[in-house]
Formats: sequence, structure tokens, C-alpha cells
Amino acid sequence: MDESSGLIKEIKKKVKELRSKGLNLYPSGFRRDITVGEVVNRFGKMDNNELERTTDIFTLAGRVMSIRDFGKAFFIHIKDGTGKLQAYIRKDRVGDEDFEIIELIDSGDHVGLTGQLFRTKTGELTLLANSLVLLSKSQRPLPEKYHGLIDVETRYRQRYLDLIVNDDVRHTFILRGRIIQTIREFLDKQGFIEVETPMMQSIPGGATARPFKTYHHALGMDLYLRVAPELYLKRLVVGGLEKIYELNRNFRNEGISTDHNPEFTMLEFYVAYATYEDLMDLTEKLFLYLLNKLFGRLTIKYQGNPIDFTTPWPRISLADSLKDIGGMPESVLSDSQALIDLARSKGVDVKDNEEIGRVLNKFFEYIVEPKLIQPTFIVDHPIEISPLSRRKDENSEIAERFELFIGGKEIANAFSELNDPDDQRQRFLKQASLRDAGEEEALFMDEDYLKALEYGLPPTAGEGIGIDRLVMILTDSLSIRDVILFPQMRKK
RNA sequence: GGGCCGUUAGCUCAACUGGCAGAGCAACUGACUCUUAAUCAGUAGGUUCGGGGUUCGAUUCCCUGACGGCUCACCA
Repeated sequence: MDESSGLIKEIKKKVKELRSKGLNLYPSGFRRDITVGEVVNRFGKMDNNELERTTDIFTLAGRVMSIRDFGKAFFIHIKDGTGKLQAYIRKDRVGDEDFEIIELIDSGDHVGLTGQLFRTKTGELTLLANSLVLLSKSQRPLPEKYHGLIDVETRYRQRYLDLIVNDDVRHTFILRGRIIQTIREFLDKQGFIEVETPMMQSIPGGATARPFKTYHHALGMDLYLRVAPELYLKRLVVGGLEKIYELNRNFRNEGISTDHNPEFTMLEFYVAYATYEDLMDLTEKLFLYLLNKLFGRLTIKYQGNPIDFTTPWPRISLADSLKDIGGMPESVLSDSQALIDLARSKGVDVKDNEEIGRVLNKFFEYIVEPKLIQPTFIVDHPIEISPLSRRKDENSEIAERFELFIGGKEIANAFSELNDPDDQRQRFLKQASLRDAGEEEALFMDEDYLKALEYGLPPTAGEGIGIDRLVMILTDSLSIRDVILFPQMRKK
């Protein structure tokens, strides 16, 4: 905003005037004895007769959201972290000194109020003020009260304004906090230990994604922001931590979209002596716990579609989903040339010698994924797109893996972990050759991780859940930026 | 990175084929001690995102840049 804006000049004038009265515009030490939310809870249902009998005097604080000036009286609305309450300020009640202050107050200012409750003619619960204190002067105008703040760029860059003005945004982020808290609660009850592993890694691993690179001066070495905690968590399982999780940020140097932010929050958890099938059961349990705790019901709406979390959820192999949901002819599934031709005819971008598993996966993302609105486990992925997964005993080209889809989005990815160090070495070598061929997302060879595997990783299953996307589903948000407080933006 | 769309007062939005840049809210002055999108009377507020071009004249047309949204590609 332009500093010479007329509105700001007006406010600065008031600031000078208030200061010339010897008033501290930013005093400390004011204590409230109740919040707006508590007031509404306790007195919201009482009629005026009951309120008149309660002669309690309360001290409240909040931001002034609206002002209606009647000359010798004011109605204002204040808002604190728990809600909104009207206050009635009469000159004959607060006295001349306090009344001079209210005359100079703007919406956006924080005030402290003392008084008792009553109900106005129109029935609104209102604080009849005995006194008023300015707690913090706002020196910039708030967005308009009726339309709120709509401009998305301002909403993301100045999220605090968005939070002040748009209650639904506030509720989304409060719910996000509760979701994360409830997940921790569930995992805690299941006997998991929360651990923290490096965000800065000398060899980035655990996911096929391009990392951010940085440099440590004292050590004189390159470091990468982690794309996943996976390989460190599995080292811990080698070390005997049998049920662990990490819930924190990952960083991927990829495109930005409504489903992608360069830094995003991921839950990863590992269970020794379990399989990917056990994790499907556990995932269903987790969601039931979340839905019951947060909403008290199992059906929610996402972008107009009802989503029913009642278990069990369908478990469909990737190949079957291509046939049954994507409508792909069975004959094409095993014929790589026919598959590539079909892909091209549908506008799916594939290379000439692209491996069949990768083509199938691209097809899946194109024709099946958007249709998976109800919670669905897709299982048995091609091994070539699963370099850290255990092979199936009965078919070495298929991984013991599942992905969970809800609302047409991938929400979770899990597998029985590859614990054969020799097989893992071969997979790393394959990834290294892809990297040499120019694929920047391919995995790095990680000798240190292989060494850990050589000490013996017990049979283990692990899962990652994209928290931002989960929050999107549970808060009916269209863009990942609406569930991340400060989404990545270009410098202005 | 490509395509499409957008950027006008503090906020939300108008402005026809290129012809004096406007409204509501907010602000300011005044009136009003039960209003609630308060009301009434008045006032002020603009680098029309930046730069260049075409034109007698550009918010409008053209070129270019910045930022944002959607989308495709990449990915989760």
C-alpha cells in the first residue's frame, strides 16, 4: 500500500492526536478475565430478565470490527480468537475521558472493555461498557466489512488480513491444526513413537523427486533439503524402533499447482513385522478415528460430491482399475507397443522405449485417478515405479504396494519395505542409470543406507500420507494454497 | 516452461465501437443515547500494474515486462 494514501494519513493524524493526550497506544499488562466465546457459551441463551439478575462485571479484549456512532453513544463489534460480541458504549456511563478515546478509535484497533451483559431491543447479546482502553492502534485500514478480502494474491501474501476478515479461512486452519493433533493422538494410542530425522541430507532419498540444494560452509559440503524422510526412518527400524512416525515438512523442487507446493507436510510411519495389507487396515482405522472425532459422522462433501468413509474400502489392482474404471481393453494391457500407441492416441506423453510399468502408471493417472472419488486402495503397482518396495513372492514384477485415493487425489502411498540389500542395490543401480540418462527425479545411490540394510531390516511396512491433501479433502478446499498458511509465492 | 484469463480509489466492483475514470463500503466534516450492511446532510480520495507504440485522443487497440489465477507438462 502506498504510504501517502489518504486513509493512512488520516490514521496517522489520529495517532498524533491520541499521543498528544499522553495516551500509550500500545500499553502492556491488560488482562481479560473471559473470552467472547465463553461469554456466548454462558449467556447466549439467557433472556434479558435472567441477564439483569447476573450483575457480573467482565473484562474482555478484542479487535474492533465495526463502529456505529450515535453522537453520545457507540455500538461496536469486537472480535477475539473465539468469536464476535457487540458492545454498547454510552458517554454517561464510561465518562468523558474514555469517550474521547472511542471517538478516535478505528475499526482494526484492539480494545479492552469492562462492563456487564444485557440484550438489546433487537435481541443481541451486548456488553454495556463501564470503561474502555485502547490496547493496540491499527495504522492501516482493514479490508471492507461486507465483501471481505477476495483478491487471492493479497489473501496469500498477507494471510493475517485473510484470517482477520474471512472466518471460513480461520476455520480451515483451526481444523488443520485439529486434524494433525488427532492424527498424533491416534498414532500415540497405537503405540507409535514420534521421531525427527534430518531435513538436510547429503544424499536425498526416499522419493523420486528433484531436491533443493544448499551448501554448508563449515563442513564444506553440499546438502539437500529432504524430499522424504523414508530412508532415515528405515534406518531407525533397523535400530529396533519398531513403530515410528515423523510428521513434518518435505521439500521438492517441482512445479507448483493446486495440488503441489514446494514445501509440504507429510506423515510417514513404519511398522516392523507388518505388511502393506496391515497398513490398509490401519489406514482405515485412522480415517474412522479422524472422521468420528472431528465430524462425528463418516460422510462429508468434497467439491459437491458426497464422500463416504465407511469401511472397508475397495482394494483394486492397478491393472484391474485400468480395465474396470478406465475402460482399457484387456488385450492392450500386456502388449507394450499397443499400449504406447494407445497412449499417444489419447495424448499421453510417453517415450519410445518407455517401460511398460511406467506407461501403465501414466495411463492410470490420466484415465483412472480423477474418477476415484470414494476412498479406494489401488494395489500391486509395477516394480519399475516402486524402487523401494518389496516384490511380491508370486510375481517379481509387481510390488507389495498400495496408494489411497480420495476425491480424485492421491492421499497415501505405502508398501512392504524392500529389506533385501542385494535387490535394493540393483534397484539403486537402475535408478542411477536413469539419472545418467537425464532424469533428475531418479534416486541417488546411497551406500550408507545399503549398509544399514545389510545389518538386517526386519520385514516392515511403511506409509506416507500427504497431510495438505488430506486437509483439502476434509475442509472442502480446491487448492493446496488454501490449506497452507503461507504458500510459496514469487518475490514481489 | 506452454496456453487461456486477470491487474482500475484502502476493499468489492463498473466504465458500450477509442471520446470528461464512476458506484457501494471504508475515510473525513456535521446531526443523532437500542444500532447492527444504522440513518440523514456534506467533503475528499486515482501513476487505471510498469515501460514503449498507434492515435487529435488509450482503462479500452498493439508490443514488452512484472505479479496472480486456472490449465497442460513434471511431480505427491
